[in-house]
Amino acid sequence: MINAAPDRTPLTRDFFDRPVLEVAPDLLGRILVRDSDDGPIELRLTEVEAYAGEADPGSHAFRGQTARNAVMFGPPGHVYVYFTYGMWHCMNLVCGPEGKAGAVLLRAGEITVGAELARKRRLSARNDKELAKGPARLATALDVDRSLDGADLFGDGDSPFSILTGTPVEADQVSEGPRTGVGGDGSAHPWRFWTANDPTVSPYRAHVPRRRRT
DNA sequence: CAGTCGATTCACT
DNA sequence: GTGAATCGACTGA
Repeated sequence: MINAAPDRTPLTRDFFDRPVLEVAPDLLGRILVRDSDDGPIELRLTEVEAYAGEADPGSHAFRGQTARNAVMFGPPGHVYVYFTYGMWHCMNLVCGPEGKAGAVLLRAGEITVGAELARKRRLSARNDKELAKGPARLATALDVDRSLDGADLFGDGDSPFSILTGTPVEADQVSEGPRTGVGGDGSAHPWRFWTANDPTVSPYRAHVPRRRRT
């Protein structure tokens, strides 16, 4: 079948109640819906990264639970938002059984609904493919900040987010490699997943330790 | 309690 | 390709 309409059936919480490495590639092609007073935005996911809890040196959960990362330790299907570099937010979906602290960073996607609204929030984007090309750009396009930390994808009206089945990417179209910007032991595993040849996927960058300011 | 640095992006050379 | 921006969380003393 060619150009079949995406399946708009909502996923269920069970989808996220699996090991994060199983969920992450399965998210490619799914549709994240972000509702707001300004209107809806829909994003077809094209790039994600898995963060595997307290055993993963690249994860915020590596050193245990804190006020910031508490949502990661909660039930699956919730949104974990963190603030970084003094100016950006990034958005994750919590996976795995409660207590396991797994999460998938949403790194990039294609805006399929609400591009006009996203353009107003992403004035530096040179074209629509850049609207959500990168995790902080994605969060900016969707107007996501720490006030949405902990939001439930299955909150039925209480929540600005939901997620639809979409058109999942075929297994042979799922590419994988090391995570972007993650250094040290955290770069050992190919835990970044993206849709092959998709123009909205962000470029890979190796981790660069910041030099000291004088 | 001061020092360090980040799951990044943008402007500029 | 390089460096600045910018601030909160975390670390270790």
